[in-house]
Amino acid sequence: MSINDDGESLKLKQLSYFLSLAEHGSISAAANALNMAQPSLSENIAKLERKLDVQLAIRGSRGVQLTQAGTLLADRGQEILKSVDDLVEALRLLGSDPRGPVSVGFPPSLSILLSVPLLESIHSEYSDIRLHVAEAMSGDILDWLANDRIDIGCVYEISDSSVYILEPLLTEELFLVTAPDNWDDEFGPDGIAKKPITASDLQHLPLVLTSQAHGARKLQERFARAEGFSFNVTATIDSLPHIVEMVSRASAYSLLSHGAVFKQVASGDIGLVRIAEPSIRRTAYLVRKRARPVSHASTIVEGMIGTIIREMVERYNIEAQLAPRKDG
Amino acid sequence: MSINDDGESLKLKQLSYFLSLAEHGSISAAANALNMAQPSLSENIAKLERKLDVQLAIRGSRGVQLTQAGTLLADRGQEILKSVDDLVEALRLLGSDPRGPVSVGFPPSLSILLSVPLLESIHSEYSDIRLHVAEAMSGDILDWLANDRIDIGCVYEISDSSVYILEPLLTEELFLVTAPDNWDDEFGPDGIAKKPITASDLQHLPLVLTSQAHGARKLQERFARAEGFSFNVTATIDSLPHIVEMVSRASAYSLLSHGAVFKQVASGDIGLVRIAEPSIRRTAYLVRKRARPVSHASTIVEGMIGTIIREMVERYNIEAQLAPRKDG
DNA sequence: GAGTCTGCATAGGCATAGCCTATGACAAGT
DNA sequence: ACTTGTCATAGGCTATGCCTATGCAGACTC
Repeated sequence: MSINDDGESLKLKQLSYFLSLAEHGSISAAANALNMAQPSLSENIAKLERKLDVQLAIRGSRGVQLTQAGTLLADRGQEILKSVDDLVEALRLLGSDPRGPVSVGFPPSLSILLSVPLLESIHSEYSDIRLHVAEAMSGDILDWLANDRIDIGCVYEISDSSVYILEPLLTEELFLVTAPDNWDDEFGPDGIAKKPITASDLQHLPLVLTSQAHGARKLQERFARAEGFSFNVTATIDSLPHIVEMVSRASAYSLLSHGAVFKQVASGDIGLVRIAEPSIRRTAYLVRKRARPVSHASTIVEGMIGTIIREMVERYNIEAQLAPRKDG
Repeated sequence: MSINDDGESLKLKQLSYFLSLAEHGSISAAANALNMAQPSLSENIAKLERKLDVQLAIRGSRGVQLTQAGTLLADRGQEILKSVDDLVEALRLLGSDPRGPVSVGFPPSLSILLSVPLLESIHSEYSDIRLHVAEAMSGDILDWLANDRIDIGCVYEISDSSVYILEPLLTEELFLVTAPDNWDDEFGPDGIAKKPITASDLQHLPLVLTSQAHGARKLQERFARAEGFSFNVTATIDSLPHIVEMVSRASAYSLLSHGAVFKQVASGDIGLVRIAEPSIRRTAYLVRKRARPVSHASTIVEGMIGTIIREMVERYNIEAQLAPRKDG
């Protein structure tokens, strides 16, 4: 480090001091306008000159006269200070009221649960946020994240955590879903059959599932393989409502989370049968791309998603373990 | 003063800290790159966020992710820091080597004494200063100053000191100048006649003077009025060389300072006769316009003018009182 | 799932930057 | 010569800014 390494760098404070000096033409007057003592300003200007290694003002007994360097500093410094002010203003605005577009991608089973309440809550509480909700399979959602088509995604499978930032949302259990008439058991007020079944009981039931493209189906197949059998898949439909309709018409059974059919369970159109020893569980993660800047509005939406999930789980007694709440 | 008036303003230091954070993606890495402790940087970033009232980065366990506000700050901040650096660079350059144009205006009697040595000295010692010397009457020099045609002027009469900044240069005495043959007295080695004359002795001598437009002539007339007579002006010429030539041809006398004719005095072509009781004195001032910024080169030239005057006065034993030297 | 690693936050201590009051020097105007 | 306005210097006090040490939480490993 050099011996004469006086001050580290130019300070905006001193710059504004100097602008005041340039405006008032005398150190005393400027100090007065700045509500500070004259010697302090005097010292600051001197320090500035030492730092820049230039004489900025010629001291006289009737005030000071700016040098060429001084006028340059005053002119350019004013621009700089203005652009700093503008920047600060812009930042405060960004931070103050959340606004602007936010796009979220849900897989179908979460979309059923969240989309409408989320849209409604955001619209009523943050009318300046323009929220767009899209529904797709986990894989597509990750693609959308990668291509910056959405800000926030929900997925079930964890992927590369060096590109994405994950936050666990909730862990769901997959139930055998059936039309109540189509099952030889009583259903409690929570819509769940009294007697759970075991994995092996699944193996001969006619099931309607999604295609292999869906993460849910992959999970289900993994489960079956681990248990040493394969499902009796009578139909493959990549549409949750259609699956639900088939189930409620007693045309087949399926494997779904409580959240995916919570309305039908609540209305008694569909019953849940717990699969025990082992159960099929999956965890939903909230995902965002690491490289993508996070808008304030987007943060609000994330928080709202958590809130909505808690509300829905509580209101409908949905079987799921919530992830620990992030405070904010 | 408000309660939550936390920090006074944004600091460039903190801005550069944040840029490093944006670049490195983690507080630890950035602190390392900045050669500072991690907690210090952590604290600084937090302070910045408090000051701006915006979250700039979302802390994770694997570094930080910038928010929208953070990226904005990083982008615009970089521009600002660059423009500050450019400004500092420009200022250092302005201060380092004096260069560029400087215009000086002298009245004839000082121009005779100073112009050539000044031009030569500046050219040899500061080759990057482009010095222009102009010669005119005091009144015109003040006009030139007012119109920014010259940076520095020399005048004899003081004028409005709220517009101009004055610095006394030297006080000269006006002598009766004559061809040595045309005067009944011995002249010493300094070119001055042994016997002084009194003011009243002037009154019948045929004089060649400048017109009333010149400050010198006004001074002379004031002197005569104060002494209760008027000059016998046989010719009016607004050209110092022509006056000198007439005097040296013994066609007339004149009233000039030693400096105006120092060469002719040194060569013995002209002699000086001191006017005593009272003497005629005038002070030359160095003048610059208060509102006009002073270039470094201009400061150098001012200093050089003082140096040259001292040199000339000493070398030629010119009769004049020097103003106190300004150190520099 | 326990242990380790990595990264951020908090706490307390020390040096110094920054501002103040008091005072001195100097030029300009009375 | 005296007063007034200006800038500079000196000494003291407070708050800032950085440091080390330590705590805490998520993420990777076996």
